[in-house]
Amino acid sequence: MIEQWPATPDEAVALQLRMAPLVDPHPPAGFAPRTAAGLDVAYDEGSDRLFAAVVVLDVASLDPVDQVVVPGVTDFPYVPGLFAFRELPSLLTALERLTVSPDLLVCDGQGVAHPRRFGLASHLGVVTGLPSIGVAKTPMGHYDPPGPERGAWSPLLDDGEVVGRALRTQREVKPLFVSIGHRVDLDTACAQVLRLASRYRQPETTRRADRLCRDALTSGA
DNA sequence: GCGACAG
DNA sequence: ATCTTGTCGC
Repeated sequence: MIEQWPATPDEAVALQLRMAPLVDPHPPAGFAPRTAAGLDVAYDEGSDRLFAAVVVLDVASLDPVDQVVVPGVTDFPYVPGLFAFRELPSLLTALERLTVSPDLLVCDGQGVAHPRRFGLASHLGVVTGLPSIGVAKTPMGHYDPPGPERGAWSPLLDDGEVVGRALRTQREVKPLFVSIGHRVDLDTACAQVLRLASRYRQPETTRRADRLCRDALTSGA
């Protein structure tokens, strides 16, 4: 469906190496997202079935303007570094069914803070052409703890490069790991995450999407 | 060779 | 990701 979908981990790695150069680290001129989409997947343990959800929020009010949840399956096993190949197909299906095109994708996982600089957020961004950012709960890289205040951050390093930031979204709460996905810069990415994570550790986009696919799994599977 | 390793 | 009880705090 998408360009030659990989059948093996080796092919998946090769695809990432070919696509990584397509990441655009610059935001569109005058970029000021009015809507942001949260994406997440919930798995049915023991089977390969899942539900993928996308929720679009108005950035100013945090009110939902559209949402989609679809059932799906996954071929790939979970392999660190190849996580995107588990969720990408189903997430793309959900995105296609939106009635609005979000200005920004907020993904559950890494963007360029990845061994080959091409995590889920970058992959989704490049394939859709939409600006995207990665927000992970666990880092792929090293960092020194940022200060305790909301908004404090420290660089996330991998192989001697700054690939993202450890960003504290709530006082005294474990930081999130933000990296650019596609067509955004790191400052903008962090500013958006802080705006969306006004009350909890995770951005409201992620929380909404998480609830949507989890509820679908609980009731309809 | 061994450890690390998003969800 | 998912399995789980109690517990601390506003």
